[in-house]
Amino acid sequence: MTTNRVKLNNAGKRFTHQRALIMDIIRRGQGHLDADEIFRRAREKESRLSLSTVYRTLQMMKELELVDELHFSENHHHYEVKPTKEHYHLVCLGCGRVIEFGYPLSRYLKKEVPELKDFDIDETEIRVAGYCNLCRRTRR
Amino acid sequence: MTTNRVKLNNAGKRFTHQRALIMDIIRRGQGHLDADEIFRRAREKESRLSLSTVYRTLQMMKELELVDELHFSENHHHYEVKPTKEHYHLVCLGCGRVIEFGYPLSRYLKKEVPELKDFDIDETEIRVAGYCNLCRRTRR
DNA sequence: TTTGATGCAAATACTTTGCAATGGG
DNA sequence: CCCATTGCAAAGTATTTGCATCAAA
Repeated sequence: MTTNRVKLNNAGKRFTHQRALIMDIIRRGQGHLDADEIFRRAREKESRLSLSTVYRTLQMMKELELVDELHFSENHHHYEVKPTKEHYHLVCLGCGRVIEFGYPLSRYLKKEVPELKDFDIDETEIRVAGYCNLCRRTRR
Repeated sequence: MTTNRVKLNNAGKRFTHQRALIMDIIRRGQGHLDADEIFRRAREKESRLSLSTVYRTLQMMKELELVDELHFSENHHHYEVKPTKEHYHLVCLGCGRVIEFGYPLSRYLKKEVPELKDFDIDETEIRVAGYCNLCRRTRR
């Protein structure tokens, strides 16, 4: 809320009500909304808001590191407010549910994997796909 | 080569020269080509080959598990022949280079992460983004 | 010969951009 | 007031689909 306003202002950006609305939707969305879904939800409140504003806001929030863009096996992305702790995703190929799990992995990787020794890690994305315990029974 | 022919035939698919060519390009591409690049390379040999054939072939190869589709931070995907051993990707945000590393992680995750206990893992994708040792010096 | 695969063109999905109008600081 | 931001429409990029023709088995 107010912290976002400060972050934007510090970056010479304005805290418009469109931006406030979009951020709020992403926050409530528990991190699993795509651009179009964010747009549809925003329109319920602000019927004149445009899809370009959604895309432009997402772009900006990525740059300011306020949100993360997640890359699932689709032709579009999903967004979530940047979490403070490390967390990753489990995608069920049966029902599409996304289960989030927190686990401190990047320190482990850095230590274990030789290729990572000389690498300055910015972010780690892990996506485990498979079938959840509900779907595995009814599979196929 | 011949093994692919057998796999296709078993699935009731035909081993066309377009498919052979596309598979060959993906194999040579060391796993870091997108659909359009595959198309451009294929056209050098088969000038009448169409982009839809590339997409249709990629789709089919994914289903037959002959290739993997990789999801980087872009609006399109990259493809590689399905590796037999576990391996993951390091993407340099400076030069765009993709460094591949092999590491047996899924057994470890399965054991360590409670959310994975009840989950039937199909595939694990890890993407570590950051700066390689060449780029980290000249960064910004 | 049969039917799955291809090329082409057109359709769809997702994202970005130009520009005049608007509104936050 | 100024200039970043917006809405709208149009363009750009990525992918899919319908259909007549072609070719693998």
